[in-house]
Amino acid sequence: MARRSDHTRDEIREMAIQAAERIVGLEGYQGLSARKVAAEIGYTVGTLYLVFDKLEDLIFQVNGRTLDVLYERMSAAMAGCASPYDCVSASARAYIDFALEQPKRWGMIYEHVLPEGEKVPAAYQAKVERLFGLVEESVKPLAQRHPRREVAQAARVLWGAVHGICMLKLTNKLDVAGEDSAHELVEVLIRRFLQGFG
Amino acid sequence: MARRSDHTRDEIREMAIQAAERIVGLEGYQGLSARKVAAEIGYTVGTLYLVFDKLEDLIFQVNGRTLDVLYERMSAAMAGCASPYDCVSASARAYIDFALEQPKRWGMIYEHVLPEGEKVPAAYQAKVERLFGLVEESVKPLAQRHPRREVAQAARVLWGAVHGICMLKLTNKLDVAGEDSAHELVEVLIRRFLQGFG
DNA sequence: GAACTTATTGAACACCGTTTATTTCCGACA
DNA sequence: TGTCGGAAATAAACGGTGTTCAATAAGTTC
Repeated sequence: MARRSDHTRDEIREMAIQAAERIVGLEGYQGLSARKVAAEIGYTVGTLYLVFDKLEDLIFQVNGRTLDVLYERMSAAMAGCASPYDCVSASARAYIDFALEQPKRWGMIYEHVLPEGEKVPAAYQAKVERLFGLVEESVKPLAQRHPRREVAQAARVLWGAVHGICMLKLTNKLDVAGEDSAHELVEVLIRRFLQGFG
Repeated sequence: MARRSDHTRDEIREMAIQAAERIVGLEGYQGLSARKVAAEIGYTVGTLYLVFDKLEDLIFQVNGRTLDVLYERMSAAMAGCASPYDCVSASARAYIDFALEQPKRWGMIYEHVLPEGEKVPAAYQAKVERLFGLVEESVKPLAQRHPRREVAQAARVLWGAVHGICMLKLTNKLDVAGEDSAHELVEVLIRRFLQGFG
């Protein structure tokens, strides 16, 4: 039943990525499997391995797209922001909004851990860095009053901290006693952290 | 080959938990499997299911013990600390030290995500809260000068932020441009966040 | 020593990622 | 137009996973 030119390799790739995104959106990372993706696009597992070296490659494609969306959302939210505080705050809000909107897709970014010896693909790493670059740009104006190194540190701290609060909140690990939204907590973090800095 | 009373149920449980800890310590969460644990303690999978309802239960046992160790390490590190800053700083250091020392065991705490409908066991949740309580206690002195709500928020923000920085650092997602240790970054976070607070 | 009870096993089930021999189709050439 | 080579797609296999369960073997009781 080999259908030689129903779809090109690239088309199959694209179909597979979209199917994977759909599955992850509904069932989460745990629900993703090669056979499920293959069935959804009307091919068999073998075909999937003709187009991806490993399932890991497909996962990186899906996560890469999530990073792309995050980048677009965050940079859009930062358009026209005036101060480092405003910029960081706006981008953090956009980040959290996406995480709340599509928790499964967002969650897959950190749920997926690559096995022992493997390396993160360069293209994926670039997307991560591009995203982090937004935060770095935001705090750059502070460089006038502070050593470059401290400003770079601040960006890393903010990035990590926002991520951590968001993650604990999304996985319900911060509901110990009281109800603060991820937005509130991150807002407090950014305000307190940046006050007295610039 | 049924050996009726070689070990009691509790003994088998204990052996299984320790075997699982050993496996996770060496191969990480990914390397853990029911059959591997069973083989390591000289029983078959079936026996494991006589003692644990699901593999999930064993995982929670292992993670629970990790939380216990973290609690001991952190509270020991806080012994005799004077200011909120000192206490939070000391406990964060202990937290990071453990994560660096046993990255596989620490990593399993967040790598394991419980499937869709399931609930976190109460005993496990209690351990999480006990750990978070250390941070809460540390910042409590600030309550003299700030509303209770703000102090509670501060504890959550610090806890999430430390976790996030630690996680990104341990999974090499913060090595974008520059070399700051998790210790340094967390130190910056706590200092900046608490300065002007108390 | 036989009967009962139960801890333990081994095999089964349905899934997983991955590989491979085989089939089936398409395009090109005679 | 017919055939043949090459490649696309498949089906089946391999070794693994979590989980269940009938069968077995050992200890206890009579």
